[in-house]
Amino acid sequence: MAYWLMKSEPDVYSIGDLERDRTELWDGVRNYQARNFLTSMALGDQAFFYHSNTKPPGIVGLVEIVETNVVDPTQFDSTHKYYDPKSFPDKPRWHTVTVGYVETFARGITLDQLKEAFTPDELWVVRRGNRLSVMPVEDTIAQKLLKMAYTTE
DNA sequence: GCCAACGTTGGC
DNA sequence: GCCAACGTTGGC
Repeated sequence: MAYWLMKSEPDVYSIGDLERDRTELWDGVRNYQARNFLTSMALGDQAFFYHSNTKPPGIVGLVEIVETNVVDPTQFDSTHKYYDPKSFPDKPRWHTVTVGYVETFARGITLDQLKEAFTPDELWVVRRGNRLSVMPVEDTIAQKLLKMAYTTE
């Protein structure tokens, strides 16, 4: 089982929204590197849910991959924000996954804490200028993150 | 194929 | 709201 980190702006879609919805199609990723990570996800993989563009940014919960290799339907919808006129149903460009809610951490891990605990090579989200919205997390790093999340002060 | 212009992300 | 970082686009 592999671990990942997936970013979302809470104003757009938060861990609370996922808790309510239980599962959600992770649509709208339009970056090839992020897409490649999405397509290499397997059923049962888990991902740290990261709130970006908020105060404070950081990891807020855990999700799991419940459906893999889903064609992102928004790419064909000309009225949609994520419409891609260069993508066609017989040869879609954008595949993604469906995520399922696992838990919201009682105490989130802020970006400041992540920067204290990990180097940019260990955890890409602490890299300066990093804009990738989906990234892998090494198992040893994931275990440390889980330990941090479950440690109440 | 280069690279300037442009748009977006996301921390601060 | 600002702006650095960086991916994409399009003219040449």
